[in-house]
Amino acid sequence: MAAMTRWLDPDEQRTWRAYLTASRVLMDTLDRELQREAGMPHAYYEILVQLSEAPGRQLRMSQLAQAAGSSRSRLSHAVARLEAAGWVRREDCPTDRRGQIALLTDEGFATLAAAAPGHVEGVRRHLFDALSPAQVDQLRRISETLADHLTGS
Amino acid sequence: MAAMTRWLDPDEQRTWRAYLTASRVLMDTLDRELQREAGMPHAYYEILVQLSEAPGRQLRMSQLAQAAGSSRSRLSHAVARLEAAGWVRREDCPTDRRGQIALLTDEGFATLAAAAPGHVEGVRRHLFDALSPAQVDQLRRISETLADHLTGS
DNA sequence: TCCCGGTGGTTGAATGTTCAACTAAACCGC
DNA sequence: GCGGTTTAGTTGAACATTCAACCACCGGGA
Repeated sequence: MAAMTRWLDPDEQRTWRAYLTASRVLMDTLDRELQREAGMPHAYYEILVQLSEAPGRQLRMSQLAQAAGSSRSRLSHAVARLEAAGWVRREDCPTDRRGQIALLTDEGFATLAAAAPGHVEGVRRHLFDALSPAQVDQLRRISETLADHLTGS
Repeated sequence: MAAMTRWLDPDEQRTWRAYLTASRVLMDTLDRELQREAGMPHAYYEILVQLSEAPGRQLRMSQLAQAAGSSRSRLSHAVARLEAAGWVRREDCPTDRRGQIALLTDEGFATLAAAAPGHVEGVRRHLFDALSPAQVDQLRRISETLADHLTGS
């Protein structure tokens, strides 16, 4: 049996459209800035950030995929590129012969350190500067609720 | 001279991370659902939606790109695919010989009509069901503020 | 020990997206 | 109506992502 579709009311429509537009433009803008200033897309930047914050600047591929919000396949391809750029190195995992460890090279760290100020400035200018402190708080709660809801189900 | 970087404080960090995660997971989820159920990515769905709401179910390529939040190049490629699928047709613009008009075919409209209930249900389940009415309102204001800020600058 | 389901990771092909270069036509000033 | 500039749209190549298939290894049980 086909249940009735719960359509969006005008307010929800408007919210959904506004959200779509805003998030798309925001990410496009940051992505373009990062590509121009650091020569890498935002997804690659995320990978370097996660590695830089991990103990020993290294992570198992699976954990890195998890942390960076990447599929395993996507990460494999991405790390291959990052390795070719000299920013990441792969090593065999000593405790699990299936495993691979990705580790951030000094060069990768330097590249990240050079890119970070510009990127943070972009996030501030395009996101935080536009919102009141109360809205920032609301956005945090909404995002955390949403993330829980999505990963929980 | 190099200005001091205005780094993110811990609250902002947390907000930014939560936002990144939530929006990525949300869009990934909806994209996968749409791909599975309708055989097209969300960006293509958006194009069909915009055409379906335009008078005469048709739009100039540039306006369509604007409405769907696509670059002109991206739209060209996308419409080529949609045309091959039989969902969109191209026609010459009578008033501007450079122009092309994209128009939604009956088949495209039928495909959209078939995909819409499932997609809307997904948006509701993954987004609106998780938020209180107050949060939905907050999200709308935040998104509209943000969109204004980004397109205004 | 042998098998077998599950996990870790890679690969290639198909698909999307971006970027820069390009054609053609409209617009504008003279 | 000529010449330069802008606008509309397409194209191909490089790059990124997805999907399904795959191999290798782990762990647990008969």
